[in-house]
Formats: sequence, structure tokens, C-alpha cells
Amino acid sequence: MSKPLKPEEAESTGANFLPGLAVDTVIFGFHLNQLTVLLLEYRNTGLLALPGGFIKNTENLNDAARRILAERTGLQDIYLEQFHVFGDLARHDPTPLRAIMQAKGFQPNDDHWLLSRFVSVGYYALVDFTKAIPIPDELSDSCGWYDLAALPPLMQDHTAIVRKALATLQVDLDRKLIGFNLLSETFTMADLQSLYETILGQPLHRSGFQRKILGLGIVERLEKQYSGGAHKAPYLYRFVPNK
Amino acid sequence: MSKPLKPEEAESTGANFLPGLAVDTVIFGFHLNQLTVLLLEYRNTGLLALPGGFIKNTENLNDAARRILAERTGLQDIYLEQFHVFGDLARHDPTPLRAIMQAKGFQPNDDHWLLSRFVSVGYYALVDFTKAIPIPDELSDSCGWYDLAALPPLMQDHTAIVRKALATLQVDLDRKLIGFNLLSETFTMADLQSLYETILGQPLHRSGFQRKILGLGIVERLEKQYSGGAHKAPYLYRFVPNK
DNA sequence: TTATTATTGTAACAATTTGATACAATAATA
DNA sequence: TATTATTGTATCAAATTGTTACAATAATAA
Repeated sequence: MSKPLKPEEAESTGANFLPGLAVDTVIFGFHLNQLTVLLLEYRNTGLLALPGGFIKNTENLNDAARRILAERTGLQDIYLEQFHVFGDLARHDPTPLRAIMQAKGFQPNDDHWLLSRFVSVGYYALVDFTKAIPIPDELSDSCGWYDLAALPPLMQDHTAIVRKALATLQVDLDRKLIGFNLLSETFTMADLQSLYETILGQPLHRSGFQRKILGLGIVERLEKQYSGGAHKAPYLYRFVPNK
Repeated sequence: MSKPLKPEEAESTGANFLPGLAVDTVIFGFHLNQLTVLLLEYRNTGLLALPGGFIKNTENLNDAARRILAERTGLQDIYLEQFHVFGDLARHDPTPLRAIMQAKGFQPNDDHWLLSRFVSVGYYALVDFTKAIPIPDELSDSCGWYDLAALPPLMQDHTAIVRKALATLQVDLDRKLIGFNLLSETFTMADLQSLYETILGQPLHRSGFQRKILGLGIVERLEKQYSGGAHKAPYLYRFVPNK
């Protein structure tokens, strides 16, 4: 998991949380031709990590994932998709977390609950990073979007988690697209094609792409048209509400 | 998870296991046109459950899943595929497990670790149930194959877990087929088609099916031929070793 | 030994889908 | 009013998939 930062967590016994279990979230951000991922930076350590946290004793796992994302990043109502559980012993590495805790003036014992082994449930999401602007809560670290094409080194096994999430997203894009709060309320076919090309990492043919998307039945054409370029105005589309 | 039965577990404190985390395995068995699932029966209670158990502090999650399957059912070297984590509060229902423990002469306190909430990681597999014959360990319950078309009521949320596993298997069949220890070492195209039809629940065209399978590149044709029917002998195939 | 039967392997062709190109339409700008 | 860039859609080719057909043949029956 992405190790917690909130002082009350760092100094608590973890008694309110399910022990040994964590959630890590991979939030992909898209805009124009850029794909980014949301990362937390631990001040005074230079360490980068995925937003993560723990599950309360009284909460559903899926609800915990949404809460954790909101607490760490300020992002509300993001539709998260579970994709993998990371449970190898080898991923247990308390060193970076101890550095973070020490940078915050806390000296944990070796048996501190935050330094123990965690199994982590991975969730991913996809948002328009110009529409979903993270506003860190008072107690959370700074967070921001980092270009996926130049991903910096991440804490623990978080780079592998990001890779696995991207592979899942690429395979599931057609089926999961509508669940994500993507693009604007309305968008052009070119917007959508640009999204696909960026996520899949390859160019697509315009005519075939339009046929494919309309064939999926997930968008509906609106009468009103966008204007703004020195060319024929494209139709606008939106995701069909009940699907 | 499928609650444990081994006396040492039932009377221990669970200190050797990751707390609050369990594994449930959905082992689909196929032969001829029948699809079955492997279930444990709790003697003296009539309760049926998926094989399940807990993760040791010193073992990888994936290894735990294989160990649990072997301990509960005697099945060795089954290739398991992680498919979902079940983490809702609503699935916490200590009643049937208490009944099982009492049927074994154990009176647990309400705060016994086995009666607490568990998050469960679901794994599935697919085997030939005439080749994979469960031989229960000395301490495990009886286990056997149950027809999926007439699935009896299962403990807790295990029916939903089976349904989710089947849906995943149907979607992933092409990609995961080769990992499973299926059919015999060699098999005919008709054997494979029968498998597909049974799992997908619909008939397929013979000619198109052959083209599709050969197109996947996961099987290779052998020179020797099967004989045994009053008709032209079919070629035998096997899954390509390194794929 | 030969005919019968039930499948198999593969060809053939139709139907459909996908890939690629072309071109008229048109909103903004020059 | 012409130019420009891009869109909507048509068209045709290529590839894939759906369907039918039929000769080949292993076991069995006659």
C-alpha cells in the first residue's frame, strides 16, 4: 500500500483498521495526448507513492478505496475498479516508510504496525486530469499528476502496480469506459479517439474507430454541435445514461 | 472464506495467519458435457462450502491459495487464477461457522478469531474432474464434485463467489486455457469444442471453432491419431509447451 | 470382404466485419 | 469570396467469420 501520512495513523495502534490489509489506487489522468498518474510526494524524503490506506473495521472494502482516495487527494466520487491483489512477501520493505515516519519526527519501533507486512488490494480509475484537480486535505501530503511516459521511481513495488493497472485498463477500456468520469459531459469523436490512442499507445484509423464506438452502443449523438475550429463542426456525443 | 475445519486451527489463536484475510478457491471440474465445482461438506451440519483457508505470515498469497487447496482437497499442482476480492461487511455471517464448530464439540466465544470479519481473495481453476480426484487429508472434511447446473445452497456468500468465478472464466477462457491442467495430455478438437460449449453454455460451429483455436496458436497437432470410434480417426492435439 | 455408419478434415462460398481511401460538406479565417 | 482544416459518410478491398458441403476413413455390421 501507499504508506499513510496522517499523524493520527502514524501514532495510533491501527486498532480501527483491518490489520495487514491495505488499498492502493492507481488514478490515471488523461487530457489531450497526455496520460498521467496521480502520486503523493512525501515532503523531506523525496519519495513518491500511490495514494493508499487502510480499511476500517466498519466499512466495505470498495467504500474504503473511495474514502482513501478522497482523503489523500481530495478527489470525490471517482469510480474505482478493483484489478489485482498484491500479496507477495517480497514486497514487504519497511525501510522507506520508516524514513517517512522519521522525517515527520516519529521514531517507530521495529514492531510498529505500519512497518509490518501488508497485503494490498489494487484499484484503478481514469479521469480527465483538468477536471479532477486534487485538493489535498489538511492532513494529507501534496499530490499531483505525473506523466506516465516519464514515470519517476516509486516507493516499494508501486511501479509494478502501475504497470499492471495500465495493462488491465488497456484490455478493459471498451467495457469500463462509460463508468469513468471522463472527458467533458459532451465530447467529439476526435476527443474519444485521442483518448484511445493515448491509452493504447498506437494510432487508430478514424473511420474504423467511429464505426467501432457506435457499434459498442455506449455513446449517443447530440443535435447541437461544437464550433471553434476553422473547419466543419463535429457532432457532440455523450455516454448513454443507463448502460 | 470457507471456514476451516482442522482442530488445530479451530482451537488456535490464529497467530500464525494474516488476520482478517482469507482465500476461497472455486475449482471447476469438466468432463464430457458436465461442469462441476469442488465443494467441502461439513459433516453433521449439511453445510457446503468452497475450499478456503488462511495465509501464513511467512508465505506469499498465491502460494497460500495452492497450499489451502491441497490441504483441503488433496489436489496438487493446480494452477489457480486470482479473480476478485470479496470485502463487503454484509458477507460477515458467523452463524454457520459457529454451527460447524459446535458440531465438532467446540464452543467458541463470540470474539473467537474465526468468527470475526474476513476479507476473502477469490481464486479459480479448471481441471478434468476424472483426472483430478480429491483425496482429503486426514484432518480435512469430505470433498467432492457437484454439478454446477444443479448447485446446492452454499454457505455464506459462496454461491455469488461461484457465479463471479464462472463469469470470469467465460471471459478469460481463450487466454487462460493453456494454464489449466485440462483434458488429457492429448485431446481431439472435438474434446476441446465440447469443453468450450459446456463452459460458455452454447453450441459452436465445428469448422469455425477449429479455425479459431488454431488461430490462437495455443495447440499443436500431433502425428499419431486417436482411434476408438466407428468413424474416421481424428488428429490429436496438445497445448504448446512454452506459451 | 464389403457395405454401413458416424464422424472428421478440409474446401468452398456467402455473409459480415474491418481496413483503407476518397470526397463533398462546412466553420472559421484570410 | 477563397482558403484551410477537419468532419461525415460513401465506397471498395481485404480479411474474417458463418455456413454448407463432401470426400475420407476407422470401426462395425452384414
